[in-house]
Amino acid sequence: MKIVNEAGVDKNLLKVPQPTIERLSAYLQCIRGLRTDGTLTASSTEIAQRTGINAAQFRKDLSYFGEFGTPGLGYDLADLEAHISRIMGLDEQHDVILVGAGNLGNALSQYMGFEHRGFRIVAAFDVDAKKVGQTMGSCPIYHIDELAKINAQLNAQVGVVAVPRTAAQEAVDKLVASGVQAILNFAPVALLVRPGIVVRNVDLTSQMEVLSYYLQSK
Amino acid sequence: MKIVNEAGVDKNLLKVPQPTIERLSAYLQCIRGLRTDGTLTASSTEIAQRTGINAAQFRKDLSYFGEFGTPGLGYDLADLEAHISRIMGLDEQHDVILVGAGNLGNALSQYMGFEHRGFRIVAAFDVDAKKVGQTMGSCPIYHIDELAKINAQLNAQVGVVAVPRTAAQEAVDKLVASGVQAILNFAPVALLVRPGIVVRNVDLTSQMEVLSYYLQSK
DNA sequence: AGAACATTGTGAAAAATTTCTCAGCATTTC
DNA sequence: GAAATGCTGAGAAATTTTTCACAATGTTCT
Repeated sequence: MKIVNEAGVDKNLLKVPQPTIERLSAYLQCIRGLRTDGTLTASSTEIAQRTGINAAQFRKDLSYFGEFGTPGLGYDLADLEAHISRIMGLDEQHDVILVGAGNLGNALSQYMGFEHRGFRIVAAFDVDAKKVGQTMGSCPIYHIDELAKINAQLNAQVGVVAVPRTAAQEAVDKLVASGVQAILNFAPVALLVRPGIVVRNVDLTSQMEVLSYYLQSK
Repeated sequence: MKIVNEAGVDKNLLKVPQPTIERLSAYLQCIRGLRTDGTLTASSTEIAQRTGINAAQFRKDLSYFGEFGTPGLGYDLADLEAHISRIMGLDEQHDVILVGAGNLGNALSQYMGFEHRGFRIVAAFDVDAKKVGQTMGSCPIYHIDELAKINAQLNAQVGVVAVPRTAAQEAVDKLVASGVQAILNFAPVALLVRPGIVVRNVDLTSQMEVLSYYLQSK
């Protein structure tokens, strides 16, 4: 029988705070590191120290999804990694489309080169006729106008936008039109997408500006 | 006379929420866009719509720093841009040290190439003897062991870490030792720094994992 | 087997952040 | 010049997120 709270709502459907999701990824990183060092178990306090996050926060974050620890002992790291991976959908392979085969696109394709933890770039797109037909890392570069046609075959759900600011919205529109559901955007613009499409911005300029603020306020 | 609140605290020293600082950067981006289009003034509602942020939030964010609008009219964009830039310390030039002259480092130096909005990469460092002595964009590549010596001259306060995970902590330690106060970290690790040093993480893996979660939870 | 111990999971309290609301004030209109 | 309008700034309310505190529980030691 399913566990329900007083309101009769399935506990697993309780809204999970966005910050929790982001921390989950940090925990994962920490757990992987510990396991690489040969550690088998850890307490919430140990993980908290290493991630700089409060131990109660860690336990609360996990509590949105179930019970994964053993009182008196802590958490089995192999087990916990598997669970968090599952929660985050990392047990499935994600095919990624990259738009923009410039410097940044190239660095990204290198970085995520060969199936980096469940993500694999399956195709790159650009407007530059000189790049079309070539390959970047192991994946072919197509003209952006072919995006719809090619993703009808590939069915990738994730897109990465690494084009200049002025081309970003158009790139996103084409990605969404081709069926992409989630987008990582490196261009420094606020993108407009229809509800249901997930966008995350990785804006270098913005990051530097925030650094600048804290630098100054000392 | 200075404005003080009930507690007798200088109003300008009231703690500003971190999310506010991050949004300030988004407003700036929006304002720049509007000004490029020739727009002279805008209301909080207009800026809110374009950034996807609540209008009251926008006004509240600004209120931590002063009064910049005109009732009935809105905000003078040139004026507002100048004020926010000032608040974020963008009226001063920041010299940046880049550690890691690989793919990513290269893309970054290209991106921030020629004094990108107040930031200028003044030197790059790497361990690879083949790279040392060459230049990346317009800046020289030195061996990482020379960091302390060279930054004693340059006095850069901002560092960018674009090295593999395993080398990141060491790179950070050297940056901090050389006097760097703020660090933008691209390596997927939690870095340890002494209090007072500002670190921001731009973790591609983490971003992708968060996307994956939202992709799955639909 | 029982006592001592370590650590989880969670309800409740506290803190932080966002959103609402509206008085007050420039600007424009009549 | 008075009235209407549009929009700001900020106190108050609502919401979200974090932190606290402790009962419950598995483990280890004697």
